[in-house]
Amino acid sequence: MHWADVAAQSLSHKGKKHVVSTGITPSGEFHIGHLREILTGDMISRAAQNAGLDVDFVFIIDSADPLRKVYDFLGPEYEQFVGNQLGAIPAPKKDGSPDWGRFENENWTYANHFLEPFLTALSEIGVNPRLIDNLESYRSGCFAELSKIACDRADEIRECIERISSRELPDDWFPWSPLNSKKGLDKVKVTGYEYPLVHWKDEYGETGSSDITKGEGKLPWRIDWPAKWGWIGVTCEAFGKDHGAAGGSYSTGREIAQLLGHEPPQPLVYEWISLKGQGAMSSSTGNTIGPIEALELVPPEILRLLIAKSKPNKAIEFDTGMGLVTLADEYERLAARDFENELASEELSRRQRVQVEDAAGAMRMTSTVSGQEALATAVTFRHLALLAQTKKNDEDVWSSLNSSGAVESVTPQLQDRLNRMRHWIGSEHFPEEMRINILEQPSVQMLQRFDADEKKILANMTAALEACEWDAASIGASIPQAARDLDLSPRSAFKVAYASLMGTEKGPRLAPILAEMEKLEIIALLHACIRCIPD
RNA sequence: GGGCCUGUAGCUCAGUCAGGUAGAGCGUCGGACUUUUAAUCCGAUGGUCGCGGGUUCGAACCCCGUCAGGCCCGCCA
Repeated sequence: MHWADVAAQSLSHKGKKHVVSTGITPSGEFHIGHLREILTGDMISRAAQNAGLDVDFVFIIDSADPLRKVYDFLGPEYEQFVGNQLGAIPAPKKDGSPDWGRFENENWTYANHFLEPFLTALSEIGVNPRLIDNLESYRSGCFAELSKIACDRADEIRECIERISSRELPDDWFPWSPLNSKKGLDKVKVTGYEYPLVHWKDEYGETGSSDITKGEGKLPWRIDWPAKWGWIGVTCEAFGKDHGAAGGSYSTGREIAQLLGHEPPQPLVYEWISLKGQGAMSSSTGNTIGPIEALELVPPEILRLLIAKSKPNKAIEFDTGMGLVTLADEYERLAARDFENELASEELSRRQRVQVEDAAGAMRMTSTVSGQEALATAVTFRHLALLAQTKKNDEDVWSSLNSSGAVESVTPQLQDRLNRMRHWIGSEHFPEEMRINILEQPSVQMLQRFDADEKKILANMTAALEACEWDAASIGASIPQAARDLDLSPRSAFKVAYASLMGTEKGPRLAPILAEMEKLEIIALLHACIRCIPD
């Protein structure tokens, strides 16, 4: 069974109505690591729906969290906002300075700024959660009741956190962080509590009172989280391994939830996504690939497959080079399979059956529209990469696919894929290995290996190409003919051609590539090859 | 110091919860096809299940220990 179906099955034992929750702090640019959070939730929801459950899938935007520090992409003006809530400060402009204009006129906040492109990407990926703005929720009183319980039972909560996380809380710790005189959450001492007011004194010597029912502050993270479960009614949540460790925030959260009067949700801990060869993704080091950037390279189904095919507890290495080709081609292969038919076979061993089921389950999760079949385009990424590089305009790509019988008509899906492919080829991520490279100088190393027959073929081929019309068909005919004239296999002619023109053992279809090149340059290269072959 | 996760074929991983003949995909190799060769089809190859003990008729799976990598116990998806 696919991991999402396993989670759904376990939920089904607990009831029919469920709220699957996800949450992210919009502190900087979103990256594909965040995509795992939201897609894991999305896939559990989808599986639960398939299992006949009534599911509400929510995405909590942690806009009540404070700005931790002035990140590299922020200007020095942000110093004044450190400790202030992300949903209550202006967004950075391109140069890193605060955009006061939009903040004052449209209430365009820091949180909005980073959230918006992510939401655009999500809708393209087919994820449509109900959005809950955390700061808004505090302000409108959603947390009021649970905040009261937390403050009333401050000692029990303190005991719980100290015991489970084995860390000592300061004497003046209180389960409510009030906003100070500058609307910041840092370095505020709680001096008293009389519901609904929490009295405080800040680092500037100012004093005041924070109404816990009106969002004049927030619950600290370890309480904020279980409180959310409570008022939203969360029954299932996937979260990163950082929260999942023993003594981590889920450990304390599940007990605090009970203190607050409700059951904790069913947890699912997932591993992180790293960028191949560069370690974990991190907004602050700039070591990121955004969901938008990823979508420029591959279609949403393939991004979904990346998450769907790995069990949550497996770390994923995202590779924007060859790994992407492999992933995309894997998608095509899977999409072309007939799982039902395979499963109908009696000969499958138990293990084989499980593997087929998992693959089928993963594919169910890849469609951007729940319930829709995954579509195979019948064109592999490899092949498309080749065509995109050799054919300058799209029409030529389609006619090539048409004549080879691979594709009957151009679907929007195919056009879309070609657009992304062209983008990828133009980007730094496109693997050199896939790039078509016609040599400028002969590869002496390759040519030295030629035997007598191959030398003859080279001479023959050079003459044939020199004489032929410079179009794909004629070139394609001339190359194997150069070997046939000598009673040698066409295969050897291509071997000679690849060695001479590309310096490789084998390669992509040569004729269309050569047709796109200047005839004179190719002929010159071949002559140069002949000259540098030792006798 | 305490805890969590991971370790299975060259690579990516299933299989561990409910012990019963080591499984996929990719790669590699071979063959077929030949106006193609990063294509397609067919076939083959491949593992002391990190290591050492224990329990058992039987262990990749359960128990104990150990090694290696990653992570958590401030903040982070």
